[in-house]
Amino acid sequence: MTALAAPAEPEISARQAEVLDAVLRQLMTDGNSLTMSAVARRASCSKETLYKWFGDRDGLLNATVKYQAARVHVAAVGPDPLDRAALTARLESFAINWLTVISSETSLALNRVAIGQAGSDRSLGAIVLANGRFALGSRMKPVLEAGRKAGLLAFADAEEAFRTLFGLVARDVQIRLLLGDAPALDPESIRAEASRSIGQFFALYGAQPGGGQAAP
Amino acid sequence: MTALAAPAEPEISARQAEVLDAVLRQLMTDGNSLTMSAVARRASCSKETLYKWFGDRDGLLNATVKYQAARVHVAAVGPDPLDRAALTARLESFAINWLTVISSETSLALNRVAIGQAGSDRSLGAIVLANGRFALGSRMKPVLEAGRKAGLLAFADAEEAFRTLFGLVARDVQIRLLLGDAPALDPESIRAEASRSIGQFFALYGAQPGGGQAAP
DNA sequence: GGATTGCCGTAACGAACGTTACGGTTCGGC
DNA sequence: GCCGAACCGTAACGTTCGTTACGGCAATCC
Repeated sequence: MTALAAPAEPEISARQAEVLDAVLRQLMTDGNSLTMSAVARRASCSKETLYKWFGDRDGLLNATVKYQAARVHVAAVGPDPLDRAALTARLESFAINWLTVISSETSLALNRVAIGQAGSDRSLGAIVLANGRFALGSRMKPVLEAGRKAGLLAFADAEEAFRTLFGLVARDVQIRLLLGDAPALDPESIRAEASRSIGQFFALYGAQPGGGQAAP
Repeated sequence: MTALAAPAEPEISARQAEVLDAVLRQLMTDGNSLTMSAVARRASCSKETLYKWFGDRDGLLNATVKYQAARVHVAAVGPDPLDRAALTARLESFAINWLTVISSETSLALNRVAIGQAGSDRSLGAIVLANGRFALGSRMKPVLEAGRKAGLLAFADAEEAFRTLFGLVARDVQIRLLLGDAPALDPESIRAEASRSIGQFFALYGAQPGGGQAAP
């Protein structure tokens, strides 16, 4: 289930992108009741066009998820040599970005739709995972391994280290937001959360002072 | 939104409990398409009875969520004096229990329903949170504070410490499961995960060797 | 200039489903 | 035995919504 995405990009036109933006707005405002009529009304297009372009309702949802996922890509690897400060900055930047994404109404709406369908049809969930959690992992693991190579981190398995980093950053925020709870997440608290989580990550996986593996 | 639950228990009869079990089975097998007809068929009862007992579809869902939540209660506080081994055992027991719950099909189905409705109607989400995440926190915080009083843990805010513990235990497991991914979670790996997370928690908040706060 | 294409707005069809109503059956009380 | 209450199985009603079809309008091509 560690599937990749985007074997064949379907060539979204500008007008089609407008329609998908309308779908996102509709998801954010009206939640789950995403009807084709509401989308057509909000996008000022005809339902016939929706079906011609996207096939059916599932096709529209899939296109929307892929469309949104294609816009999240951020922060390429960067080949600069790593010192402790640069690694910290990169990890904190990752944490800030991730917290910002998972607390955005767009991401919440899409995750809610994908989770709501995961009982029967898990294709949306696979897309969301591939472009969220797994894309993040494959982008962060080289950073972690570069930190290890530079003698700043110590771990046996980069995947395991990333999963712990993931837990330290997200904690209970994502599940609470998904369930409708609203923890305060203004940019300042996001920065504070990122700083705390990266500090804790270094306490667990840092190699400098006494560092080493964590679990006894 | 840290609401309590159960001000007035609605007195579930045995037959009604059978019906709610049928709802849970229906949710687990057929996912989101939970129709009143399917519930009535599976529970061998009439739709008229469903409406007489639970009002409407939302009432049935609410009753089901509360019914399931009322069965999860585990592991009372226990007034035994804490040493390091007892605290570790209690924390690992918590972690095992929590991982087992969030990876059960029942919990997944209920969380999916509550999340799917959280866009428009977040009453289900509030119930799930109150009986899941928040019940856990209020049950664990005394343990953490007892550990601090015994000189085994060091933290400023028990809520913050618990949230970090939560993140260390759950990591990416819950969101992956909710989205339909299937990480291996047999009882042995759950035990291993629990042991690892509690070890990391002690590395961050343990007070014995050099311990103290984690973040710089 | 006329034909073709693409798209908008709206109406219409059909299936799924929540909700209600009704006849038949069982069971406890008198 | 008889009555009423509770409940089962099923039919029926009304709404919502996905999907399709149709008429009109603007732009493009010949």
